[in-house]
Amino acid sequence: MNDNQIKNVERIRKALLKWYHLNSRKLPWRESKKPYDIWVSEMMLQQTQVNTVIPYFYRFLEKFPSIQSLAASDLQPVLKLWEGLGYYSRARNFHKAAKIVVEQYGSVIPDDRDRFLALPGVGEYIAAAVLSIAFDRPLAVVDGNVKRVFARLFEIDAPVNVSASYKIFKVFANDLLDIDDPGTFNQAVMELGALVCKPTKPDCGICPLSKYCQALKNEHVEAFPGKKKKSPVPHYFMAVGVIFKGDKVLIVRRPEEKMLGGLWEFPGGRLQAKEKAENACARIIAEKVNLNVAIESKLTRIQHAYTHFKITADIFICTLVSGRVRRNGPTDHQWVYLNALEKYPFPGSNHKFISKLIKERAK
DNA sequence: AACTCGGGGAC
DNA sequence: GTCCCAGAGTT
Repeated sequence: MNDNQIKNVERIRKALLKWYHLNSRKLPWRESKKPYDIWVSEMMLQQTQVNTVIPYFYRFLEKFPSIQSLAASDLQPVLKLWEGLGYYSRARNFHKAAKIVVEQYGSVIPDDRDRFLALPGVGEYIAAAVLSIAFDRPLAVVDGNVKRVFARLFEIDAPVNVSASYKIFKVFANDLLDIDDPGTFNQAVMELGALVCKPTKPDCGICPLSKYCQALKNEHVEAFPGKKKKSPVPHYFMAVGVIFKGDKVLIVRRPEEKMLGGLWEFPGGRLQAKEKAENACARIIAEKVNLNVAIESKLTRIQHAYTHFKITADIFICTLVSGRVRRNGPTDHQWVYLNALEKYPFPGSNHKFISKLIKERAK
């Protein structure tokens, strides 16, 4: 920062905090100062918008109101509460961290940076957020909002989606941080980014920092922050089988350490080159669960987008011809009635056809 | 430093 | 359709 910017620091702080006190949203986790509650909210909020998190936050705290209750649970109920929220490693890591806090720290969440940061699922952002909000520690958060606000305010041209840029934004965040009330300051910057200094069509007309904003002064606010372009994602075709044995269907559990780890799904996989989906379905089921099945009909086709690829999947109704389940890949399996499916956590892609499956079968 | 990991809201 | 979201862990 140059001298002029340093001179403005105190005025920027004051204007931001005043705006925050008048305009901040009333959010459920702002009603609490319990470290556990704050931690739950921050785990859910990473890469996830506020309005998406709110109902999950209420349900999670109702079922697991304390770190002891979370640590005492099996993983499956935790994943069930996380179902649909995505990035399931957050739930797995939080569950692991809760066990560590209970077993190693007497159920008291550590309030120093090094020990808290060492817990699974806790990175620099979560550590700064929880410790500043719950324990008033002077640690500045650097998230997507913070990078966008400061990139515009000071015309920082480091691309926000490149890891090396992090430490550049961190310097600005720490210089601006209000050490008398770091938790409120951190939330104020993020709130400004969410409500005013938005990615597109920022409301500079009502921004409390407009007169300090370098990018606005130079009339190119939306040119900031800079971003590195990402390559397009591949598109895969898949086949999935709903295998009936009487009135029960086969579901399998995914390995915990991988994508969608610990969740349940109907067995499926990718088509080989020029392979027909029906043939792929039978082949994949033979490979993964060692069953010989007959394809009865096509239930539906679904599209789904993940972060790094997209899929088109054909879902087939199958009947068991012969064989007993021998798993090659899945870590567990169950034959279940359709009305029991709701007890298991499934990925979003499976929910795109489960409702249709239940509806068709009820006819 | 780049890649992996979800799902949905806003446009 | 695209972009982005109160990011962390792995390689």
